[in-house]
Amino acid sequence: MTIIEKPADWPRSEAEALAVQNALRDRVVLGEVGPPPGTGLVTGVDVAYDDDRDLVAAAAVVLDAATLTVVEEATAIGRVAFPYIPGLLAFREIPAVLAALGRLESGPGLVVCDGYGQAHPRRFGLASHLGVLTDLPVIGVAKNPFTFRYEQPGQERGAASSLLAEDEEVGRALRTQPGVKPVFVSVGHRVGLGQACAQVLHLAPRFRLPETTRHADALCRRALKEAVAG
DNA sequence: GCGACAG
DNA sequence: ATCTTGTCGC
Repeated sequence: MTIIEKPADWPRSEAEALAVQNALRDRVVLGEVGPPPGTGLVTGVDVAYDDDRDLVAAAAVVLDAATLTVVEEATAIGRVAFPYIPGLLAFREIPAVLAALGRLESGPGLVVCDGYGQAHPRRFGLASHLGVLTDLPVIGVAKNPFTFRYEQPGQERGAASSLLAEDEEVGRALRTQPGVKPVFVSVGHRVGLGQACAQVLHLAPRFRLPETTRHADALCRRALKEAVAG
């Protein structure tokens, strides 16, 4: 376990956070294809909250991409760094996520986070922000379409449709299991959208959500409970 | 002004 | 995200 240090210059208001997003958004790299599915390491990150106690717990779980088995886990505990404001989720989650990632001995490889990257009002969601700060390949997988439009993808596993902001494809609704609600994939940093969807499909052979987020979700909840108990 | 709104 | 029991099903 490690204690989260919120950066001293972390925004303290909505206006400051918006300014940070505008300052960092053009550092996102969108021209790379990214790592192919089934090779190297893939790391899931997630965060759980206890707002009453002002506590946050983050987890990073590294999987072998070929076998989807866990090779390393790390957690971090700290104070909530920012309120939840739609469009500013990154400021709430990133200090905790960076602390957990920093505890890993493995290089994380591809990072999979909850939420969005390009599918964001200013094209700079959590996955993009985390990518810019770490320069790692990062993708975002969300359970809800946020404010974006999409056509229902086909019922078969692997079917996908565009997530649209006006005319721009900012992500994809991807069916990871037949007849089950799709997940919403978008690019964060140094990964193409097609490759991001291929990665997510590979990471979700049995359940709707990728194994990375399932493991990370379970671990950060466990870490939060232990922090409250102890 | 009011509702919608990733986690 | 979180509040929350049992219950149906593989």
